[in-house]
Amino acid sequence: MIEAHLKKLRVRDDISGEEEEAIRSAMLEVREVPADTPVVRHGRDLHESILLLDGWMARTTAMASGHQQISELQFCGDFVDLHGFTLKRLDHNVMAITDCRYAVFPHDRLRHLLEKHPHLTRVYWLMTNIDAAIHREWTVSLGRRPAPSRMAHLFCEILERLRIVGQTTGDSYQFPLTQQELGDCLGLTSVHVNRTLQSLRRQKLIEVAKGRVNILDLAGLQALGEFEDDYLYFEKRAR
Amino acid sequence: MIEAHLKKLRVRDDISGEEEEAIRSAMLEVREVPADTPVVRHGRDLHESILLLDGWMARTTAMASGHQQISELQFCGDFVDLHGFTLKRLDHNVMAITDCRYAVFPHDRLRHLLEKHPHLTRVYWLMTNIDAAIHREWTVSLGRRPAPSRMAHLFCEILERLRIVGQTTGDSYQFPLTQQELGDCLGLTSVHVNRTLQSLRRQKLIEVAKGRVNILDLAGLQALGEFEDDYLYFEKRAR
DNA sequence: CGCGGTGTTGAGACCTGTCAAGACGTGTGG
DNA sequence: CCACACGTCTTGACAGGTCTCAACACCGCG
Repeated sequence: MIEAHLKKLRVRDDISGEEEEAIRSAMLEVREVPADTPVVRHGRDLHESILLLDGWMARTTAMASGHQQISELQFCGDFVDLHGFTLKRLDHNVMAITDCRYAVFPHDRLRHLLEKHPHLTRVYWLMTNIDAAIHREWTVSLGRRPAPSRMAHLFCEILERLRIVGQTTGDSYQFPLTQQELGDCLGLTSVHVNRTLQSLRRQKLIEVAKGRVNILDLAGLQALGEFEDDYLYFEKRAR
Repeated sequence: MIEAHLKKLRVRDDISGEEEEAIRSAMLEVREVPADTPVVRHGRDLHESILLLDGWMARTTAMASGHQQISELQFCGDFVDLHGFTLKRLDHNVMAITDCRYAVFPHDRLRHLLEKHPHLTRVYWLMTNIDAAIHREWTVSLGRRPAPSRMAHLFCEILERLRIVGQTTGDSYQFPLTQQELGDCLGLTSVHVNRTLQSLRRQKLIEVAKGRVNILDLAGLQALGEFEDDYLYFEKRAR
């Protein structure tokens, strides 16, 4: 059930059996939502946090112009609104991109869990800090990389993040985003996303077909996107 | 000394006298650096975190192209690499924009402090989550707002963040950034920053002169930037 | 007094957006 | 089974925002 989540934690630090058990027992229940459903609405008071078990979600912000910006993608094993545990309300929405299953952790149980396990507190704090690092990297992309490089970087990030939870086969993964949604991540229009994708295809860097991305030349794609995975903190250290 | 910092915390939650004393006693020493000095270099192992007492700092990422992107500005009272407490190394640099004074908090003292005060842990966790919210807002700006709106939004953010630590007079504040550095925040070239500034001046929204920004029409500037301060979480709640 | 950093201005190029139309695929209802 | 509607993908023509390159003004400082 939450194996992917534990895998994600254990990439960064050791989690004891006792801690694992404590996490499991803080979970209240599992829920499901269909695609294109808001899961957390911005501004609402929060009393629980949700852990994504299956599917993709996205943090979205709607603009007055009718456009929207996606500030992060969330995959299986991600605690999508763990920051809500301290913020108590979010500044953005969380939308289900695909059909999703998620586990619910009430804040009072989290609080009890974390007061009893200071080490787990630091590990979860770390996880929200890694989200912030991802945000910074997107800021750099949006601010300073041209469209093809920006897109290459995103495909690399998704690959590595899915890889550690076992959701890739080689350099290939399921990719449920429409070109419009991809544009919402990259700050581009869907028309330009379409042309940029064609350019990456022509350069033999990737194949995109039927909801699947296949990276043909990972080194080339990483070079184009100036991708380095250090901001994902894939390293086990005492936290 | 760290009054501005306490003010910042107390905007978000109550901090008891005992907690305040504990924070004070976790501080090791005060250091100074001149302008344009790196204070934290990306990738280095960290054993302490620093609290800015005076001056401006910026999180910077250098690109292969020679450009750089600033992902956040830091002011008096900000714990500039508190996230380093769990990350153990940063993915970006922290540069002193102006001459700066800062207080040093060794990680072992922080750890001791926070294990003893779970409530403080949540408050500091909150502070790093607010940094992440600022990053998300910049992502939205860079992705979906045109240059004038982006710039307006940034001037509004700086105003509100400086206001809560008492660094504003009315709608005006000291502004030490060069147009180049401002462009590094906004993902623009200094040439375009110059023209955009002129446009804001012509619209009678701001005056910029001699290292000072004076906002003439705050409502107008907020409207242009679609600025809402909810992402700064200026609200006291039990955390 | 000269120098380097910063701010300003102009001309032209390029990247990305807008608008519009058509192709394609999938699900639904008749 | 067909007809149709709808969302998504694709393509073209054109517009506009931002960048690049270059030159010059200004100013503080050694």
